Amino acid sequence: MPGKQIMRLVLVDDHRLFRKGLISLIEMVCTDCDILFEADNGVDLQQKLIKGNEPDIILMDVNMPQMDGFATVQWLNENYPLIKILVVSMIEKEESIVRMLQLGVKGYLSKDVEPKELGEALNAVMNKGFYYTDFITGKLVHSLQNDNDSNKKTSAAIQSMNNREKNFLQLACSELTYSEIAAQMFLSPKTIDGYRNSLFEKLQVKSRVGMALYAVRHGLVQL
Amino acid sequence: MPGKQIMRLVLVDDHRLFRKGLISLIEMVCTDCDILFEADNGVDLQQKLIKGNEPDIILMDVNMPQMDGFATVQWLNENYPLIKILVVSMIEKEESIVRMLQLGVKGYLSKDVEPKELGEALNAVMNKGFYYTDFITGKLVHSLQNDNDSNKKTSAAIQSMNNREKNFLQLACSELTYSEIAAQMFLSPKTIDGYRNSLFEKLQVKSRVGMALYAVRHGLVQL
DNA sequence: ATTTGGTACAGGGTTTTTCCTGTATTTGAT
DNA sequence: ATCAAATACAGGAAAAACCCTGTACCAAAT
Repeated sequence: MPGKQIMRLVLVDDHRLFRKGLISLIEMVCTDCDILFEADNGVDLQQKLIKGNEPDIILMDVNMPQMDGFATVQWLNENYPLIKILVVSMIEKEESIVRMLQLGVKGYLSKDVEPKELGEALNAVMNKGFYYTDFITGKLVHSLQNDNDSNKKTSAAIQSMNNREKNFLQLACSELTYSEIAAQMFLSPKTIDGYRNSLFEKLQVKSRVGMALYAVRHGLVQL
Repeated sequence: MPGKQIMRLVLVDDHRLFRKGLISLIEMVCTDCDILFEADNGVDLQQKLIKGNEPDIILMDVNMPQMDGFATVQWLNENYPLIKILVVSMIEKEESIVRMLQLGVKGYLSKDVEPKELGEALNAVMNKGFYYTDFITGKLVHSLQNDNDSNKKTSAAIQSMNNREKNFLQLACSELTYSEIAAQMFLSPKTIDGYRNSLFEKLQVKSRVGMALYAVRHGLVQL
């Protein structure tokens, strides 16, 4: 009757030790939770999910091999829109948080919260449908006021690069001089000058170091 | 009287949830373990360690704010050389593993091992004094055959940097000019010239871009 | 007392980067 | 056919980065 119904959970995280630890914590903190299964990543989850036996909540990591948290949440939205997703990640980058919230996750916990808060979050998601801490709403508000563009600019910038510019960017993340890069690309140094100027403009940087760091930060070059 | 003596443990990891989970796993897998306390990072550990009441084993993460695993292990070697250290990290880079082994840690576990292995590792470290998996020895052997110098050079280079140089390196990973960096460090631009030259030599790079990339690759600056 | 090593700094020169303006060619759209 | 854009390129110059040599100071070692 009034009693809480049983909460059916699934965990998706590539670190076994963390997953097992989390399970053990959940069992301590949440008496009426049933853990259906665990998955290593999104692909693993896809295979283990069974129609008709869905969990209420999925606890999801962000960084995972094969299929990461973003891709997995998107897939869940399309295929299992009723499952509530609670992100548990050590990534606290505003960009990740905002992106996840845009995808409609019901909560976002940092891996360094108290176990108690985990229980509260689970209950809140189950009963209220969401659990957003001040930290998260803070990030969200900040992102709305402040950047509004920063995020958009980033993806716009990356998309606006053409292939030659991307190629140049890779080569610029090295100890080659622009003349040497020009030689490698069979172009005049003056053309390289043009690429640099256009990238400085697009990426909003002021120096080659800034450009290289931008590329690294946004995964445009492999380290 | 033959019975195992009680194993006294300390955990150092900045993720509370992971730490708590780990504790709960340890309690399941290891019946005669006593967890003395937990610490968020090296600095926290320094404050909580008490002479005369040292743990047998410290479970240590690598990536931590304020004072990371490497610095903490070094400090422990100097101040508590008898404490055995078991690294539990999700970093599987050969460089990190080798560096930690050079520092004399007694074992290195990936965060995605089975909880059972954690128990075995604890017992091995306690009784045999070490626990090295095939994965770890594999990495070690590979590093010995393969690079032989590259790794040594890297750690030698990183250790040979003094604080001012490290500080300068951080600032060089930005769009500041050397003059601006000099101003921020209250030094003459000519002194900065000297730092640059000495770092170019130590890190074996030829340009500021190369230096910045080196710093990023080796985690000397946070992105 | 002298040498050695580390640190801060200067003069002065070369190379590379950065920036501005301007031209020729091509291509797709109107 | 013409206009606009994107692309490859140049001249020229200022700023920054790079490099070498040399001095001055201090502290620790001999």
